Amino acid sequence: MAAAARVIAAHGLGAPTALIAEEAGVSNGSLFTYFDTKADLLNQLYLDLKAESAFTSLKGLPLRADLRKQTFHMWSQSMGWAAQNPEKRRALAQLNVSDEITPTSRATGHKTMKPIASLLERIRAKGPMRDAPMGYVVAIMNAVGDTTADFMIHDPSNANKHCKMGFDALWRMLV
Amino acid sequence: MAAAARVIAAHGLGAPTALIAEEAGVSNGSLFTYFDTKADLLNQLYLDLKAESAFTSLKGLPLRADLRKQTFHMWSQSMGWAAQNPEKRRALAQLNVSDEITPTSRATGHKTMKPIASLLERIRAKGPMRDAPMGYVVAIMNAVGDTTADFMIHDPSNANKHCKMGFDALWRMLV
Amino acid sequence: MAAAARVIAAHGLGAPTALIAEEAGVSNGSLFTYFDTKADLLNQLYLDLKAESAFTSLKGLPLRADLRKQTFHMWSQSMGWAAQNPEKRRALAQLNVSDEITPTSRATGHKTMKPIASLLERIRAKGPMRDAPMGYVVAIMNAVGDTTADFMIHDPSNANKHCKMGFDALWRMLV
Amino acid sequence: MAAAARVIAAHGLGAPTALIAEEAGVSNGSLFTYFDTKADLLNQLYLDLKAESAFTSLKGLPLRADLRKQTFHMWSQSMGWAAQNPEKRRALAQLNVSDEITPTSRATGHKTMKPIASLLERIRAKGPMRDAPMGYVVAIMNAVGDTTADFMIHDPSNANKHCKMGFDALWRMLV
DNA sequence: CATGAATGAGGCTTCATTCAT
DNA sequence: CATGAATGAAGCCTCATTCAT
Repeated sequence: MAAAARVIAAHGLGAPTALIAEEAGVSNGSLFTYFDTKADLLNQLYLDLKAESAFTSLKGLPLRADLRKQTFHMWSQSMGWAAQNPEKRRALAQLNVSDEITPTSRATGHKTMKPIASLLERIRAKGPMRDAPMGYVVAIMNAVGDTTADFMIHDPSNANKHCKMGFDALWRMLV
Repeated sequence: MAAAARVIAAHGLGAPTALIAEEAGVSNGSLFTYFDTKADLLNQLYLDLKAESAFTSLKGLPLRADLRKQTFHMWSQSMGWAAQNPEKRRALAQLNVSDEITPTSRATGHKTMKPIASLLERIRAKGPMRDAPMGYVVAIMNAVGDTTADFMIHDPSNANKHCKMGFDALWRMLV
Repeated sequence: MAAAARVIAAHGLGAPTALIAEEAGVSNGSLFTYFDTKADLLNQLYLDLKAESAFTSLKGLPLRADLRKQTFHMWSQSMGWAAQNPEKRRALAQLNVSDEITPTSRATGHKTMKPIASLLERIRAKGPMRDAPMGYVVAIMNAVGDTTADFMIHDPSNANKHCKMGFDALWRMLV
Repeated sequence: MAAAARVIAAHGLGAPTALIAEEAGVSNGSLFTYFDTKADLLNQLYLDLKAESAFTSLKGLPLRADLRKQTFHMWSQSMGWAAQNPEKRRALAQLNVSDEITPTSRATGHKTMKPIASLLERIRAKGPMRDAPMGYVVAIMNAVGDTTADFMIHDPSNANKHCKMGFDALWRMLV
């Protein structure tokens, strides 16, 4: 799974399964005892990464703090994960736009992010985006997050600054 | 070119050249009298779409109006183009993240968007993002734009509402 | 025809007809108003070059001189042609081993060399190779000639020396 | 490898890899698990055949006999190999003039023939060709050898006679 | 369960040849 | 007769997947 992330980050979704197997240190044949299909592998990887990202984002969430603090915590965690796992992030970015990912996986992936969505929901409800569909707000947050992560990875020495900057921009949008 | 956009929108960047040729109503081999390579075709398509999108965005720009009005005009035009050319938009979105696009094409593409960047620059300089790198601001705008366009296409009856909503969100970020 | 020789010398028999046309300064389509087929072009080129080579070899043959002198004249002329027309020679070498050349062409080509063969015949008849088939003697001469020409072209400053050396070797074989 | 020799002998270097695979009794794709490239296959075949030919030529060389006897042994062995492996010989002949064969392969191939060259060297040094470059002498021997082999294969009933005849001719050239 | 050779469908690209202008 | 765009068959090569060991 980790090998797959690395290989996909480096070679894109078209990466040969043989390469993934090699990176994982198993034979190409063995790959298919774990995954029926390349698409299957991709879907599982998608779910894994989505879950890992979501889990990290929520770790240590200060449930009693105000919304801004909670959101900032979530945002920082998320950006931190992305910055420290550039390959996983890159792989996830590719998977997000792939049409190999089934609607089912997509749905499960979204479910994983439920807590984040709930947090966002409470913010949206009383802010200027109260009339926007929830999906839109989530999508915007993801888009801004992706962009921010890109810049953090690209310019690691200013990672923290970028992280803060991204959050402030997001917050201005939301409240 | 238009056929390529349609096919890529429907089948992704991995679409067989044969399919593109068929959609264009020419033979498989003929494609390669126009483009040396599939990558070449992709690069030209990228530049074409980028140019068309940028051109449309700037058409009729009210140069004397205030920044907000100019930006809104640009935004509406851009969203309108996306909404009315969903296939081109989808194709361009795929090309934007493809690694078949050469750095040269990428650079040319960015040059095409110079006027838009300039407009944004004047806004950024005196707003809360004055310390953010210009590239970041542009990237954010694109990200929010892409997301908004997705929703407009997905829910055409509320396209205008989405368009306005996206702009307002963007504007809150910028000023 | 000359263009074909140049292109084939440079790119081998697999050279695209389009390249030959371009080198000849005509359109690719025009080529096929002169030659029905690529194979046809190749056959005509083969005959042309064979004829030119044979003609040059025999030009100014001192019919009254002794056999050695006549043979040396022929040999020098032949080597001189090869050395001064390396592209034609190279093209002819390729054509000689091509299976695009029809038996008919092959036969005609041999006929062109009849006078040379006759000369050789008179030498063979009374020398140590009197029991060898004529075709063998001709083939040997061609083989030695090709090898010699290669060295002359490869090392032009010693062309004359090579020419003489080759002839002497041939002569030792024949008499 | 043997299949490749057969197919190339019959169809030339342009033979489809599919044909070679079929002749070898494996699938089209399997060929490329053994050879990265058609050119790679060709180079390996060249080296194989060159080595086999050289090895056969030197097998049982009577090191204590005089030079003439040694050379005749080598010559007979070589001609025998050619006569008994007409397909391999034909394939090797094609490969010898192909530009798919890399300089590296070419060099390795020549190294294989070193012992033969040494033998020839000792003969050349004191004969009439003492001033000729060694490469030229080797090339001549190959040329005469090829021609002789052709006749042996073409007229098998007189193979031995041709073999002897060719050697005598060669020997007259050398001493 | 692991292996890795074998498979063959399918993709990109080339090129001799045709034909409307 | 010249042109050059169009054609499509054919070639090389890749790769997801299978299966005997």
